[in-house]
Amino acid sequence: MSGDHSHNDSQIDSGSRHNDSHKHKDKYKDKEHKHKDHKKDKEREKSKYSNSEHRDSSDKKHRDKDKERLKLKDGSSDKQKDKHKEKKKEERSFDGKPKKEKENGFESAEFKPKKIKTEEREKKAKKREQEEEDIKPKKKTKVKKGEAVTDGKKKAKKEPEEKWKWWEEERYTDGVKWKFLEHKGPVFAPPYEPLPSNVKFYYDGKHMKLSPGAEEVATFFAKMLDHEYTTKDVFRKNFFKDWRKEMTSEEKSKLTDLNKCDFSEMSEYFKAQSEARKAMTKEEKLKIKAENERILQEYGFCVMDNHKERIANFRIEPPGLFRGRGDHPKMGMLKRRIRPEDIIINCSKDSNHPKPPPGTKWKEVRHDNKVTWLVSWTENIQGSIKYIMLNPSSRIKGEKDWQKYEMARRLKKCVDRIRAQYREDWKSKEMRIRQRAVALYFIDKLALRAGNEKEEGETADTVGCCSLRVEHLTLHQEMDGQEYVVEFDFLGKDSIRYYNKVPVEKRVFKNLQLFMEDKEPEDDLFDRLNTSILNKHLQELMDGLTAKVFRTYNASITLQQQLNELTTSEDNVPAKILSYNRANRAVAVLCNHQRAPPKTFEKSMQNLQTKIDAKKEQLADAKRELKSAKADAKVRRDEKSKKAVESKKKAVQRIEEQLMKLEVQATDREENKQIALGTSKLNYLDPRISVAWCKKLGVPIEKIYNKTQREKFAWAIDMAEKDYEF
DNA sequence: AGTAAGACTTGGAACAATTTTA
DNA sequence: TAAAATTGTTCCAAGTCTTACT
Repeated sequence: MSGDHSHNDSQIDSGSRHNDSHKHKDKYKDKEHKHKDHKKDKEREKSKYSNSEHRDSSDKKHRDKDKERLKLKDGSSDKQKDKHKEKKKEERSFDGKPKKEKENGFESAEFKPKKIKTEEREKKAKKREQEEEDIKPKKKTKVKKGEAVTDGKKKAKKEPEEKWKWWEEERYTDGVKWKFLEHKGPVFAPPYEPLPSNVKFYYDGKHMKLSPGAEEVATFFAKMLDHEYTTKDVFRKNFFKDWRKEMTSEEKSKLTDLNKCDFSEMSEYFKAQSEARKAMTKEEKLKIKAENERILQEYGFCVMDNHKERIANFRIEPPGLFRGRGDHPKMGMLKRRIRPEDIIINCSKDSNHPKPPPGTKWKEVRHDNKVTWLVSWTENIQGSIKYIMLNPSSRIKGEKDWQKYEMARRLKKCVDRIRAQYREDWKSKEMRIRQRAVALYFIDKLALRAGNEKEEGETADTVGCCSLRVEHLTLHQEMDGQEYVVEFDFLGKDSIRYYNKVPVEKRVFKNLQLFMEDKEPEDDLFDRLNTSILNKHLQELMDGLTAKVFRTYNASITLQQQLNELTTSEDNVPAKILSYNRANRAVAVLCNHQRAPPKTFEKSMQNLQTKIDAKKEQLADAKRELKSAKADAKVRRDEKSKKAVESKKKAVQRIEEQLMKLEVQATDREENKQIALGTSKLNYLDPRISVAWCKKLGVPIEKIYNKTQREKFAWAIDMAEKDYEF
């Protein structure tokens, strides 16, 4: 501590530090789980009411509603105004009325949708809706082959030819998420089909016929037999406990030891089934595909306000055994079957309400337009709520996503100030402020997650920044020629290991020593801090700021910097893409997005190398040929041999290019072995950076984003120009 | 202030579809 | 043209953060 001049560390008010450091342990509570009832596997018929019919009536209605929506932006009747002050400011800058964006000067041009006349817009929408009823899109010919097959039915609604540009429209400014919502409810998991009688279960070597309820749960286990986790103690214990609950009393008294259960015939049966599925004829496969398409058309879309939108997960999760990730205390527990009676439907009052399957009832139908979900139910493992929501391509998700990046860009404008502030706070005489400042430094520098407290025993033991424990870091005064190195080693989200050795500022180092003084390994590092305190502080530094904004900001700014550094316009397209992937990778490394190396990794690298070698040889051949052609041309001096030289030259060039491409591919793949790019691409990188980069360097957007991604980022693709700057 | 519920984003793996290779 | 490799999609768990409550 000698080097810390400004304050004497011992003066720090550390209060009852030691006492609360076990707070995360103190509140163990066993959550009551709702009782389960999986025995009622009822046959269900899908209710089939005419699509076009209910649309007609509703269309008019929600067109009117949309007008209301537009009016809302003036928002004078907002009763929640005071409470949501901050939000309102944010959203106002959003909706093209930037005038009162006084305070931080954070208003951003990109956030303002271009204004278009409302009547005009309505007309357009109307036209589109009509078209969509009866004609196929003509221009969009690039359509997927798969769908053409299913065109038989007249009902199938076609995509509007012109995609709706929601980003050019006004947004809701209060908590309202929609004015009109209509959908058909969820698709339930298919009912349990009992095993054929020749597939037997044995207990202690003896055949035993199980009751349907017990049999179903047994099949869940049988299907997982190849997985390592069925050998884990916790898994087996949890499974057996829950399985017994499904048994008849007779079964319960007989089946007392899981080790004596023989599921192998079941397991074989399911393997055979999946083989059979693979071996199906083309026709059979097509039939299944068509049926899936039909279900998608019927249940996969909803009407929200004026528009038909894709639903993300319209199927209810089927029953099965909970696996969880990492060392989860609940692994193996039975995830119960969800029935209509468990389901809460959310839709607008004046819509056609979804009908429960015949003979059943919904738990509840509500009309809450302050939320975005269509369907919810309570899951029995953690007692948490699951939702059916819209696809990322939908307006409601897209707006939120856009907003997220705008928030990150606002942080960009004041991050220097905030950094200066927390560095200053490292010297504070208050312990809680120092802790807050060091934690924030980690969140900023290392892109750590906030780290909410978790209930012990309910989940795997993982941590984020605020929940770090003393045992998760080791301090090295000096290491590998660097001073003040902190070695992190902990399990983060999804039990992914975070391991990193980071040189830090001396003052941070000293602070960490102080925080760790007199603590046990399992004590909290930041005993005077939690996410709610931290976020409250961030809120004061910038309107709307929370811990996760730093991840978004640092990810996006890193991508932009890396792209600037790595790419030249002279490069060819494959080289540019390699650079893009490298920039993307830098972000993934920052965010610690790891994956298990693909099982086929080694082999696929080998294959590539073989290809490269072959290509090299081919190149050598081509060069030889070129040489001899040249010699030949020198002697003969006629047109024909000159031409031959030219074509050989071309060949060499072509092969060189191919070789280059292969080598680039190999590099890319090798570097990507343990890195997962998907998450950062989808959730952290402002898509407008990528779009602008593509436009600037003449890289087709398809090389960077696949179809789904282009749908999700349609707003960015449409609005970002080549000079966009994050 | 602390806690629980609720809503929504983020995450890697499993699975399915498509493309490439032998 | 099957099967291997690769890419795209779905699945559903696990986070973050806000809100309601006491």
